[in-house]
Amino acid sequence: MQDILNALCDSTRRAALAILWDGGEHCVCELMERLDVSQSRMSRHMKVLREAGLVLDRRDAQWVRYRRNPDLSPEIIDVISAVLTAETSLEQEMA
Amino acid sequence: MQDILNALCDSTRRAALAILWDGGEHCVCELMERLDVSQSRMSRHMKVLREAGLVLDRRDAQWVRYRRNPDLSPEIIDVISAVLTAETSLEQEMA
DNA sequence: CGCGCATATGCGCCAATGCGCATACTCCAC
DNA sequence: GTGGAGTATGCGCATTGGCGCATATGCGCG
Repeated sequence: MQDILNALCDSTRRAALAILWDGGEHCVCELMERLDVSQSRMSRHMKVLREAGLVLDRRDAQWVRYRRNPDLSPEIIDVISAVLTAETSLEQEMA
Repeated sequence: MQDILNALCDSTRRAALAILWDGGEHCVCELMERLDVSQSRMSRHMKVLREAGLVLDRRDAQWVRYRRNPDLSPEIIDVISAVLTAETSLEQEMA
């Protein structure tokens, strides 16, 4: 629980999680480009998400493909979804 | 959003929030006793929750009564509730 | 006013975290 | 095996956050 909340405390990690949350696979190079983050930063952020158990990774040739962990408990899924939903809807209120 | 997640990152603050979440009023001295935290620590934790907008405080003679902020947006309420629910149910799985 | 209870805050210390930079590692193509 | 693309990690630095301790502030009472 603590690990999960720590993982959610960083906006870059939340943005990465939002991208992965649709269930697709995405490599580090794609995430670092879309989120405008340096390579080492992106790698470390993904490590935090991985060690929190939120995402899984898979070697595919040169790439490492990250994806949402499909085996999360419903309670955890609720937390992540609530956070991602809150962030997107509160952003739109600003606009 | 960032402030809210930071506030949720500490287990003492989550425990305090869980106590306040029923809607009742609780003074600092009660919280520090129930959570076994020093007075200065408790006061500072409550300040974080207050500045994140999650709780309100009210002077009542010598005491300061804290209570849940009733004007939170539904999205934020979802986040808090999901976190508190997840924490309690994952605790019970351990037992 | 002076005292005591409840709470807040300034300060210094230590641990944890984020960051950039350089480098190591892995895998594929040639 | 050499090279290059993609990814991970060691290191040093600056920032942040938690903590205890002491002290200040607010409040009611006598």
